[in-house]
Amino acid sequence: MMMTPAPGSDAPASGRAGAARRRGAALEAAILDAGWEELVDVGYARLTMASVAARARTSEPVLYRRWANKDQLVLAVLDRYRATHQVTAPDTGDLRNDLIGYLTALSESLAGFFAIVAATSFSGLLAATGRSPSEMREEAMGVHLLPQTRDVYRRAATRGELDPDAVPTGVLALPFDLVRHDLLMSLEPLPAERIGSIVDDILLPLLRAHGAIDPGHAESRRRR
Amino acid sequence: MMMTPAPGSDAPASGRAGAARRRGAALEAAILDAGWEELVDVGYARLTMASVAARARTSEPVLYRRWANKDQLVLAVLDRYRATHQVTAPDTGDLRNDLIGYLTALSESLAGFFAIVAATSFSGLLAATGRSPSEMREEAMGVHLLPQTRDVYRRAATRGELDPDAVPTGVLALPFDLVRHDLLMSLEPLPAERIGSIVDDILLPLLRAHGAIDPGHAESRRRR
DNA sequence: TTGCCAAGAAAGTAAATACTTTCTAAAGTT
DNA sequence: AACTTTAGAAAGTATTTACTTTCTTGGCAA
Repeated sequence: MMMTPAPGSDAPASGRAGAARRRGAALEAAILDAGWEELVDVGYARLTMASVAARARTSEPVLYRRWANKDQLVLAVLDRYRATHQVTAPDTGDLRNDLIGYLTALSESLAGFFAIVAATSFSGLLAATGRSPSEMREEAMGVHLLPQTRDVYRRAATRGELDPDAVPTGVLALPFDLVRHDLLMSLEPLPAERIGSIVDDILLPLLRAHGAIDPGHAESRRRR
Repeated sequence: MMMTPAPGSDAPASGRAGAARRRGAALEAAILDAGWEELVDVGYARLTMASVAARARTSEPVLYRRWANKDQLVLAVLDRYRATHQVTAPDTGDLRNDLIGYLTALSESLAGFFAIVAATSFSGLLAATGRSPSEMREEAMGVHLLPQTRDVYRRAATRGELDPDAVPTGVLALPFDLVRHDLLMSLEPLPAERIGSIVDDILLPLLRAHGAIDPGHAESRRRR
């Protein structure tokens, strides 16, 4: 006696009513996409072969036929994402427009990638704490130290050294953003020269360019 | 018949020969420190109650008496780290020194914290791939797109619009660093105004301040 | 010293999850 | 139409790990 497995047992598969069983490259791509979504949604720690298979509407053995384990799968997912998200720099014949075009493309392309870094980092904690993802990130990444940064500028303003209103806020945040950025990239304290360069080559000239610093103020002069 | 548990069974405990059983706050601090190390070493995904207990040379029940589960423990670990790593801004009476002092303190204090973000993100993958942590990070975070960025400047140099040698490399990298930073913080593509501000309020004035841009070149002028 | 509380050892339970096996039936090929 | 390949369903095993229980003994206070 042959029993077919309950024809109309449930919602069959994708959008199509019948079945349309995928194979080969198409199936593989669907799995990798599902893996990406899973990574973004629940993070590496909570991603399982079963969860990816379910999201891709396929079964675990299909995954294991292709990748030996979870790590191999995740690597393949990351590779695919990178391969399908190449950033190209436009050539407009003008530095400003080149930069804006490229930075925009970069930003859009990489946003998703970084999202998984964060999801992967904190998703495990989110569930337990009831914090929102953004709350968690802000807490972890130090937005809470903004009040401190304001102090530095306020004191300088009190001394008459600086006119904070003369520069866009992005400029004032700049050195802290750069330190945070370097930390995230290198995971080590910044060399003293780099901090010096941020202050002397970047921030102070910029404050001067915006006319926010008294050019005669000796101490704020760039050395050498 | 009472059997004492094999007196010299192995290395007893910490540095001290005897035993010196810790209690209360001291023990708790040791556990949280061990939790931190574990987080940095193996990441959230691979941190287990057992691994933390082992590293702290105590036993699982001791952890469970204090924290209901792994997430609670990790939260306590993060809290302790933050509590014991407060950054203070020095007051030197001078903006430049204030900034350098504060950025240095910030950098040293946060380096460890960000280390766990990365470890937590990628540790699972490291074992499988044989890649080093820094390789993994560079690959993931896009150092590989540096060649592209050089193109933008090289073309501008070819056109005679820019003299790249006139500015420190940190200045040229600046806009890309900022985009990467914002992405890491917000996980969303940057608003067009922010990109405009990076280029018009920050990079271009800076290039001009360093004398790297032809002031007469119309296209590279800041608007309004 | 006596007694209480907490640490630590050992062992155990239950659930999640990695990974496998077997079989059936689609998809694509000749 | 016959055949090969591989998707997908179902079920099973083995390991890991969360979390508990019990008991012994050390640290500390009255």
